[in-house]
Amino acid sequence: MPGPGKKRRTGCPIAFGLDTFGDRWTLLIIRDILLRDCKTYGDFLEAGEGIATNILADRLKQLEQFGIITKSRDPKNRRRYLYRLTEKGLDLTPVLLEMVRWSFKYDPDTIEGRAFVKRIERDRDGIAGELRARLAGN
Amino acid sequence: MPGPGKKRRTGCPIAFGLDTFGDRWTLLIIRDILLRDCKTYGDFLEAGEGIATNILADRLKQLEQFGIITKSRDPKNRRRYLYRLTEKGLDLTPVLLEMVRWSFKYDPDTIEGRAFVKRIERDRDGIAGELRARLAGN
DNA sequence: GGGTTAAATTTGCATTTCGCAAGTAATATT
DNA sequence: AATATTACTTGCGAAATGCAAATTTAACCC
Repeated sequence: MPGPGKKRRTGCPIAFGLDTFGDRWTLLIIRDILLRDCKTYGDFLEAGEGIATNILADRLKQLEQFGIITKSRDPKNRRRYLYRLTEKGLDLTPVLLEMVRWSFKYDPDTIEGRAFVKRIERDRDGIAGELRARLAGN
Repeated sequence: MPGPGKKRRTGCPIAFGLDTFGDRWTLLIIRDILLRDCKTYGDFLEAGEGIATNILADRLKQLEQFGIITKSRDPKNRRRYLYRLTEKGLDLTPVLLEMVRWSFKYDPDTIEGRAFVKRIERDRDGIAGELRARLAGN
């Protein structure tokens, strides 16, 4: 029951966003799905930067409740679940991309290609479309 | 000792962003400066959605250390300080604007004009420029 | 220049959340 | 039936948060 559950309800769109994903882990999970093809609980545990299992479970539940991801059994291996982004989750792509752009500019250690960053500036919608298309096939 | 001080250092730009402003309050402070003309400690206490004084003090210190805001005495009233965004802080504008756009779409209670949201989509750079210009005169 | 007020923190403490290690449940594999 | 995978849950100490009250620092007033 922790994390982004505190309702602020001021009507401010920034506050609403923070109520939804304003903690240290939620956006990383979304990043993992969007940019790293993570789909399962185990994927998140490995791909993330060391999220605790209880926190992960909690955030996945929360994201599902918020309608940002869906959870379904993997038909190919029924002991695992597949987590996928909904439309609402995919629509967070621009937020993520702007964060990439900012960090590229200010973090000397950021591991991100200049080419990709330049493309964000030129072709936001194209990138978003490609990501969407790539994830649609799951 | 709290807040966004946990270094993750994976080189991931999203993680870097979250290390900087990935908590429940930091972006609200930036919002207050950028969109609500807040400049002083007292302004933040009132304009925010009820941030505790110790948390506010801590976040301001942190933001200053990160080079996102500056702190200087108010020449007109030397017992107060003025907090202003640096270039690095102003460059977070696109992140904030995308959050506004997303919340406008998904939060029925969001108090934000459709016109402004439409303009974000058409004229990101224009808005960013205006905000920059408005704050420059301080 | 001493006393009062304003503004910005700091401190103390109860509550909540986090993070780690270990344990459990459900399905699949052999 | 026994073992292994995968996805969690639980318990507990440590850290962050939130609240109220106290403290600092620098005007302002006489």
